[in-house]
Amino acid sequence: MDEFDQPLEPVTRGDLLVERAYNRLRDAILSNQLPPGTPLSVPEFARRLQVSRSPIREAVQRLVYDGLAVNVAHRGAEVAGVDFVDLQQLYEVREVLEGLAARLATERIDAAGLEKLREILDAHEEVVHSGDERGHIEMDMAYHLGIQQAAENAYLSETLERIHGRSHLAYFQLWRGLDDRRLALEEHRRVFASMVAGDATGADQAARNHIVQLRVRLSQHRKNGRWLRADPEQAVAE
Amino acid sequence: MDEFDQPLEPVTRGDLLVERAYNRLRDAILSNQLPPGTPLSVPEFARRLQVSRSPIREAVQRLVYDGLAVNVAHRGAEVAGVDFVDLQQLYEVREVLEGLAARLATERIDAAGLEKLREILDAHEEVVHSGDERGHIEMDMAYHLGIQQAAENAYLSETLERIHGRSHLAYFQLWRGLDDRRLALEEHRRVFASMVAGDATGADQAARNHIVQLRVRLSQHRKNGRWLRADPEQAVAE
DNA sequence: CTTGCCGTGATTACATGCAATATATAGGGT
DNA sequence: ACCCTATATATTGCATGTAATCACGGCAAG
Repeated sequence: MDEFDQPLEPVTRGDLLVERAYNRLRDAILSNQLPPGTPLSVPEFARRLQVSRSPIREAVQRLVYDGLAVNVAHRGAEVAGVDFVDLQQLYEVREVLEGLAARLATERIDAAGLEKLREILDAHEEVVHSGDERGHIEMDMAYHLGIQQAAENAYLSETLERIHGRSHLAYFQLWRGLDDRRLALEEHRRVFASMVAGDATGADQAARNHIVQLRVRLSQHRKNGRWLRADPEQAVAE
Repeated sequence: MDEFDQPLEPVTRGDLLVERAYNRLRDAILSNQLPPGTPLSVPEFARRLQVSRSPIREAVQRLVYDGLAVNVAHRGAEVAGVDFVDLQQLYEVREVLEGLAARLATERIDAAGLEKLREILDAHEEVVHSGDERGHIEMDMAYHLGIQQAAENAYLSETLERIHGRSHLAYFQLWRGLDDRRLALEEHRRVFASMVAGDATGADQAARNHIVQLRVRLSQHRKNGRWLRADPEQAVAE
């Protein structure tokens, strides 16, 4: 089952081993193949990925820097988790940054960029209809990425990237059982409408509102019970 | 009450070689002892700091991650520089984040926190009067740190920390010869006044305005000529 | 049943070896 | 004088060795 028992990309063509290890681990964490709490033992992954400990160690440290893993004292690193408070704080920051991104994007995007966003939204519509959750996540990311690129601000992109990673971590933990795909898509469309109209302030507010709504839904979802009920079955999914 | 609910000595073991190397290099970069462009050769610093290459390598990678250094192809890392465009982008992000910090701080700060900020501002007044530039920088940082702490948002602090580091890099390159200490202090006081009045929106706007003014002054300073004139004396300091 | 002790095993942090590779330097040919 | 080539040098990226440290589980004692 674990693709971690296969060597790291047999073909040596690709770049650094660190990069490959990092990407592999990151993908595994964000897709919940390595759920929060999973120990990230450097020697173990070195064995399983058939490389030495050096690149693995570096990759794990990068994950820690990204906030996707945490160092626990003398027991190695483990995949980070997010609780309700974490996510609220994350969204406070994300709110203003997404707003900024939408505003800058509105000011700087060109026709081709708008067209790309439109296509993404249409594709998103498709997958929401068909109920394809994997596709939904991808289109959601593609949309945010499109806005980031249009905003043309390297630091903003970098910062949002980090925050999105952390936010994504919460997906499998905190949003389980909630389907807000349609709502999310509608909110994206509202931002897009403002962008098309060249209304930067409107786009800013719409984007911020999107995050605010996420926060509201999160709170409701939490109240509704489907929530971290201790941790009866943790390692069940597998 | 119970300080027994917190772990004893959380994580911060400062006696790690990586930490020490990282702090040393970071301080040297931010104080311009290692100006932009200086090569960060791992073997060389290992020799000079009398440790092996491992902790140095890791420290340098962290600097790269912080944006204080850049990897240049097959020639090692070097201290990063900031140009006008970089700084403008940095300020775009910083504007909304400082605004957010001020807003959250206004909502969450207590009497003791306000008192601490007032003391910082008074001390800042002192050093601005006496023309102590080093003290000015310190008080400026202390003020921003005080607001961050009051805002009680770990991600916001983390993100602002990174951005402040990068911004600070520009200090010796781009602000040379400009004295805006008094203006900066006045703008800080305006934010503080809104905080005391409990006016979160006002604090938000005042903080954003502070960054906007920085940007304006930067543009004027640039027009006024005192600006990156090539790089006549570079490796003088040592 | 609880408490304390102790060995086992695993992990980290750091040191060092080594091949591949790119840059700079010196030298020879035109 | 100029260009092209061969050599020297320094760097990285990865592999591996090693001591110190600490968590965990079992087991004995209260």
